[in-house]
Amino acid sequence: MESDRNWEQNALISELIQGLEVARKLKEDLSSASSVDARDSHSLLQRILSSYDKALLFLRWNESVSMQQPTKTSSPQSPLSIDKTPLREDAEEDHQELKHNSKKRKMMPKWTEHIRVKIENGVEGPLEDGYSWRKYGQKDILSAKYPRSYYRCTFRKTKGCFATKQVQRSEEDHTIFDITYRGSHTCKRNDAVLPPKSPDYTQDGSLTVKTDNITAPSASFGCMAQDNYHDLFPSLVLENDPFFSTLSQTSSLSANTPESNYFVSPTFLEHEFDGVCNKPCPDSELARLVSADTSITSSPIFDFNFSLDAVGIDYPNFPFNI
DNA sequence: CGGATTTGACCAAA
DNA sequence: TTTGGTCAAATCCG
Repeated sequence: MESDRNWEQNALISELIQGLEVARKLKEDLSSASSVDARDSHSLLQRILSSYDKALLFLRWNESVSMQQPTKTSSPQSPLSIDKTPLREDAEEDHQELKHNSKKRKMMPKWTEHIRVKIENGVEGPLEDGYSWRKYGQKDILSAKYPRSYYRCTFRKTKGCFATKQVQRSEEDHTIFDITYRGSHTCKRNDAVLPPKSPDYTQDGSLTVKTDNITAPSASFGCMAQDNYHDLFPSLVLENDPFFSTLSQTSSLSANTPESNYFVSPTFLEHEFDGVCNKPCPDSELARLVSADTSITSSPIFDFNFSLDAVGIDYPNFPFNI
């Protein structure tokens, strides 16, 4: 599970890099002769803050792991560890991982986005995050008015990608969906081929998924369809490094999708590393860290579109050597 | 016919 | 025991 470990480090570095890149962009904007939109500047600042908050979270997570895990031979506690919840379906394929660690799922990283879906003609627009998901369950939640839908990566079986997400309509605002992502995609980005699923939302708040109707992605936590991202958002691609390309793709989404029939309002993002922050990183501390993110403006910026998954992908030319 | 969704059942954590 | 998460058979759909 060396790759899991690398994921944390890469995620940390990638967040710092993203912060750096955005800071540079902000600097360029500020130093340019042209007038700078105050909203743009604010958005860039928020992205910088977000990146560093995430980086801090990773650092704190690593601290907690090192305290809980003195020996490397004990259970791998990476936030990206493969779900070891007993799975009948995958019992054969996951022979190396299914060692009945019931707490494994709690180690999966979890973060929440609030996606606002614009309603047109009484029908809610598609909610597409650029990844390929397969619905595997729906559940009525006791305290919630609308059912919660469960999705997993389409490539779970073929590529062993264990990323999942939960989608639930907000009670306060029907146009907002709480999407909780859990785990990271281990499949290669170009494994996901668009057109991916475009969930539509039925009147009762449950979800159905169609395979047509390609639209701009709203978020990037999942199996990214890289080619389409290039097609839709070709700007800001840095060099040929896939790592930086990923960063630039995600950071350019909002600027290139003003006409999108829906928009994303990342009203907040929660980072939750279940079970690993109990002692060294209490919830209150987490809340404090996240608070910067929660102040994200109404600006439809893809602030959180940087894919944590991206760093889980092998980057043979990764410029940093930890 | 193969892949995706639906949905009741099952399981485990709280 | 309750409840959320997942399984898997049935069903749908292109």
